Amino acid sequence: MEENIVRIQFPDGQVKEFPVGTTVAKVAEVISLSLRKNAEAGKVDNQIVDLSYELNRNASLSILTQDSEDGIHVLRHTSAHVLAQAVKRLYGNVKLGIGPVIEDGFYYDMKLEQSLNSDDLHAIEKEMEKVINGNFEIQRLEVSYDEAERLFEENDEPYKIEILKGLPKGEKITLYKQGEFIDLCRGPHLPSTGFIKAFKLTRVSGAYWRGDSDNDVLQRVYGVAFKNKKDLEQHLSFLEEAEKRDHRKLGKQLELFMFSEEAPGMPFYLPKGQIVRNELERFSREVQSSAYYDEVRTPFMMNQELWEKSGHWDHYHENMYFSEVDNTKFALKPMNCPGHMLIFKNNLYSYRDLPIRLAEFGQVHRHEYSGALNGLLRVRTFCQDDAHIFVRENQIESEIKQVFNLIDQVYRTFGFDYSVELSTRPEDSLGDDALWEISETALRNVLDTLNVDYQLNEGDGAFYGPKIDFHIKDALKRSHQCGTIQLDFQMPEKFDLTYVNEKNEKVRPVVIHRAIFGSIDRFFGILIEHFAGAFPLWLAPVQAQIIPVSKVHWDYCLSIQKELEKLGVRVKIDDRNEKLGYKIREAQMQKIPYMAVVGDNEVKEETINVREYGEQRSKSESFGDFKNKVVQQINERSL
RNA sequence: GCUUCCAUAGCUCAGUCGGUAGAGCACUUCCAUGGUAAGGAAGGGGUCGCAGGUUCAAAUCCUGUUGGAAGCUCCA
Repeated sequence: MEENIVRIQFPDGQVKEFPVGTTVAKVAEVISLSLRKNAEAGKVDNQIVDLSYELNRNASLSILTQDSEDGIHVLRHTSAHVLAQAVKRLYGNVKLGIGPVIEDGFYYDMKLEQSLNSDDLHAIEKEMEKVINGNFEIQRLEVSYDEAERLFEENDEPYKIEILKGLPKGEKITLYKQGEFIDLCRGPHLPSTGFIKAFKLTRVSGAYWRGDSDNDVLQRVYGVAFKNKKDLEQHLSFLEEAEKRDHRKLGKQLELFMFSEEAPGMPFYLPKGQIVRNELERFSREVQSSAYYDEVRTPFMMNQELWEKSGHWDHYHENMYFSEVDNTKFALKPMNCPGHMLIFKNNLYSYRDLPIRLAEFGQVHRHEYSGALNGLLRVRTFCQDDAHIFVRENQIESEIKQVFNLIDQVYRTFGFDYSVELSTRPEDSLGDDALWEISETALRNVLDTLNVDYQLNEGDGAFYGPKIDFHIKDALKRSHQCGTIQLDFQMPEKFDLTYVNEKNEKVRPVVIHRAIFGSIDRFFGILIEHFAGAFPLWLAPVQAQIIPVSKVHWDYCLSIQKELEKLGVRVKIDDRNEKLGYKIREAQMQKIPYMAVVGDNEVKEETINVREYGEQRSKSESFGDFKNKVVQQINERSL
């Protein structure tokens, strides 16, 4: 009797008994009819299964609806199948690759004879609608390896056969069938295609079979799918917002930077963009100098021998730029470390001198693949706010803590939330076990004493030492890796760095690499998107635009401009012969923080009429008050 | 680097079936002297990314190339 019963535990802790072989769907039905209607799949002992799954042993079970992440996962997976089915219907000779779920959606890789473009996507969407409206039941089939092989040979699906060959022999192969479409798939899937309510194909691109550039190129169609239209709309408007904020577009509109064919991947900063960069550097200098960093500057180009010594030649030369002058080979620096090592070696240091903190706004060149370039976010030359800190072993922890606080201070100034990841010793690491132990412990201790939540990436550290990475979250909740703190035992070794300890012995220091912005260029790009081009006052290229109502007010405008400029405020007067509304519009489109309108009333009363960026209304205030407010906001770097 | 798509005035874009180019904004000049998101008029500006090819004729079709976008790959 016992053997005919399975005990099923539900998420709320309740246990119920069912006959052996009861399907998940049946269980859902027993719980409630509405649950049965909305059920998409089940989760048995943490494994997602179809509704048709038969319960044969005691287990925990939750019924997945579209309201759970897992349920949406299933929905997206089925969407991928529907996509493939639609493509097969529309185009002859389609060979299926794989169709997995990705963030927000899915894709399917397929080999087609013709190449798809965005117009084709609409046609495919239409066909997908037909499949969905057909509400085909999705059947799970279990077949033997041979049967599956025969089937895919009949269907002429070479990629599927290749996948099949990689599967463990002897195990049952699962296929999923909806209408005329059948696919090799682990599943699980929705009960029927009609469950898909909201999807959209987003783009098409090429992708190699199994991600290997030696293999065939397949066409990958991307789509997004959500539980309902509302979520889909929300996602699409998020994309729209992201597009509006695209730093490449805003960079052009606001005249911040440009690119030119003459130097692919290398940004040119226009006057307004350079102001922002300078402000970023100024801020960084202030913060660093109060943390006892010494700023240095090293050559852009150093001879090849140096890079051979540092190990960059071995590990990084494919990304480096070279040049030959006077029969000597030179390389443009891709990193600043070797230069800083040479500076350290220029002196004999006592243990009392450490830590030595060398900071540089170091312009580096790295040859990135042309396809990897992306505005300021991925470039071939950029400026790192780099620093190398030379410490004694027993200083590692306190120094890391100091760097951590520095980074926290900087990110908070921009209003960034951030998350932290700790990466530990990888397999192919170099260096002394004891040193690894000490430094990993140090990093952990810092994170623990500062009470920081962090993600641990076991084995993901650099081969020369463990590291802490900082990921900032921008206004659209997108995450960007920026800051990093890395310990390095290799560089001091390679450059034979030493300091003299209490016993007058030569001892090797440990090097801490650290960057806060990471790449100033990239950070700038992130800031543009984060603020949607409307920089906080201290960063704004033009902080206040003075707008005279007419020519007769120019003198007064000039006098207040002078006064503000004396205080370091960046002020422009729009003295063009245009109407007020026109000038207000221009200033708003340039996202200038303050617009100060000056007319008869203002001249008479020594006031200005101030309108802030993004506001519909303006208010009159005394020029003196405005001046003080602006200066204070700039000095405080308020947001 | 690979795949696909794209490249027309400073910017955003239109240009049908192959018949050597258009709009809006911006710019210049003139009129208007104005109170919070575009006042009016006139004018200048393009070897259609570059190099070949097909054709009586190429922005348009073909090949190559440069740059860009998306994705892949890479990121000691």
